[in-house]
Amino acid sequence: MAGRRATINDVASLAGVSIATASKALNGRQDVRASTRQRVLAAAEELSFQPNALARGLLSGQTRTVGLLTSDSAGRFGIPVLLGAEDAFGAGEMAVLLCDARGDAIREQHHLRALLSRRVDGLIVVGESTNLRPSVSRDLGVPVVYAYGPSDDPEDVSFVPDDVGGAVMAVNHLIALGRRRIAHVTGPEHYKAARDRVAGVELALSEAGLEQAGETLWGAWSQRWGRHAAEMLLMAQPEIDAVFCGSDQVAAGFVEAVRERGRRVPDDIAVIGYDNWEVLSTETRPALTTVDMNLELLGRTAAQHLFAAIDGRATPGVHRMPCQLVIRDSTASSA
Amino acid sequence: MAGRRATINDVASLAGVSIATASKALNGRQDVRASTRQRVLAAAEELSFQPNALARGLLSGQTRTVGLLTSDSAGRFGIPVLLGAEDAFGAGEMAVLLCDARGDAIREQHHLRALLSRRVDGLIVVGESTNLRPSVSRDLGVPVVYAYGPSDDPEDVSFVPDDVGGAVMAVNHLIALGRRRIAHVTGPEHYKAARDRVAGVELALSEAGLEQAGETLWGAWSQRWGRHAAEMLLMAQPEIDAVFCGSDQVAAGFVEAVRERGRRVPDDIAVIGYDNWEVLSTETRPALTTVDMNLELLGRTAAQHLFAAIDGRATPGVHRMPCQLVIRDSTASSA
DNA sequence: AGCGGATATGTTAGCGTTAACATTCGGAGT
DNA sequence: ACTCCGAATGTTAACGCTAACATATCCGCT
Repeated sequence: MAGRRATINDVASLAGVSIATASKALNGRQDVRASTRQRVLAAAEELSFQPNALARGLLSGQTRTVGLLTSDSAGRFGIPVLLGAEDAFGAGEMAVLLCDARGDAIREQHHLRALLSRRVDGLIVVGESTNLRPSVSRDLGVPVVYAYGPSDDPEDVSFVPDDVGGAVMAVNHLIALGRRRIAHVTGPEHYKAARDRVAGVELALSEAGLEQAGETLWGAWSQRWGRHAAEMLLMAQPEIDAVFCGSDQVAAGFVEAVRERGRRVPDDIAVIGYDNWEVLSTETRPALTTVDMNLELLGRTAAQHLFAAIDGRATPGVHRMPCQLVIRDSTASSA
Repeated sequence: MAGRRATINDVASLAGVSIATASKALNGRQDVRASTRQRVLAAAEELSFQPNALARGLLSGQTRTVGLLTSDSAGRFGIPVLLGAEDAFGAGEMAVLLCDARGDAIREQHHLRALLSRRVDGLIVVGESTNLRPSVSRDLGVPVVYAYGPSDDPEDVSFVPDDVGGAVMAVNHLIALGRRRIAHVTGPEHYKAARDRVAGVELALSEAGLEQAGETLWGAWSQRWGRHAAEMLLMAQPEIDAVFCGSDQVAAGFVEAVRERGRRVPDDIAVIGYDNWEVLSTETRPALTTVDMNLELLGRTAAQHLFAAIDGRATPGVHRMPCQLVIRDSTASSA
């Protein structure tokens, strides 16, 4: 391994100039003769000099580093948001300090302290669900942006998927295909995501002057529940011609059970999922039409707004990011 | 937001002592009168003082920060390793700088430079496959540990799953269940993971004095390929009584096709997957027996060895981490 | 020749912290 | 009373870098 790292002092003395001149040359400032700059650059290259970001940060008060605090990065949704954010930051000169609190408030506090101590320029808090989460922004001293899981303080900046709009798109698509007896199967009621999607279903149906086929079926975010719901629904209301499921897992179970009952998807029953979790949505048969929340874009957008907030141009409030309908075979036109 | 952050200077003057005394009091050193320490601690609390990690790092030359360089964190395998590492670090006082090179060598170089400039104490490089990857350790000046994807330099420290051993366990389990006509369906041949698992199959079978049922079927890591392989295999060799699949995706497709052909899993054909990707392995019917590579543990172990390497106790070479067989219904005893 | 001004280079303070060393202050020992 | 010692506290120099300011050099102009 290498010995001591080269400092600007080493570069300066190798180039035969003062450290101030070396600094100017390295930072591309004007008042340096071209030949001198050449010499300094050559010396830096020779010593493979890397400016010490700590010293620079200490002086400037800016670390060009942001914290990414996630409650549950093991979860399905944190990851893409995280990637989008990392992408937006990494493209520039920012670095990302990753902290996973594992859903533990104590650990979160601990991480927050560590991040603050490292003088991050800003913070992105990634939620594990779209439910409101406690704000951490109070007296923090650095700008914070919330992604996926919004802060309970309306003065904070939050970015969340527009689940109501996503559900509206899904149901409108079914209506446009001529389906009229549309059922809805979703996850647990304590998820805001589930409630929002139900609201979207109601909105779209009432605008079209339709009645929902039966009550919303609340359950779990699992394939098992999807299969179970399908069996119940085919029994109780054999006349349905479309189902909007609150997640791809539910939808995958649903189509499987429908197939086994000898009904055809999409001919007899069109099915739409939610999340566009590709391992499920593209591998079921038929492949699932589904709503994509564009989580990477959401993460990227949150990161960009964090930049803005660091520059003092914050945009308070909850921002709803549009979803996108990905059409596949499970709603192929039955024409 | 808060104004300027409090420094140790503010704490010292509020407590009416010199900064040296304040520093000693805050760092729990001996030569401070108890009453003085109390006063300093109270002042620090009052100002919610957080020591500036930059200043500390500049002085000590240690940042208590490590870089986590991943080639493809979107991938299936990087994430758990990353989490395990984050876990091991986060438990202590270390922070993790996350960089995703997106498989781009230029970007990787860029990130490497940024990490070095931030004076990380060490580096974990997480691969996207178990194939050898180019070493980055040369002349880096900080210890590096490779996780999942090993370095091509045998002097480096690498941690990889023992895929040969994993496959041996899987096949031995099938043999123990009394199966004798065992086939193997796996992914693309350019994956070392696939080749290692094939080697494990051959090893276990020859030790038991058995012949493999037909040639290994190379394909893709997809459900589609699993279904296709099942159809081919049931046609060409209807006498097989067990299949070991190179991934859960392949296995999920396989069991689905077997069921559709009216053969029963596990009664007619026992099936084992690989990866223990829970959304697949627990949701297929029957749930899959599969090999778990313990990736979180692998990540955590890599992190712990990075600590050791930072302390100068490196452990060069490729370390193979044992896998674990997770037994579920797809190999339930046919007794 | 002497001066002003532009250009290039050097000197130094300071960012916040810690460690090494210096100083002060009581009290015990002679 | 004086020294000596240890405990408690204070002063200062780094760490590596940049920005503000100071100095040097050279040129053309009056």
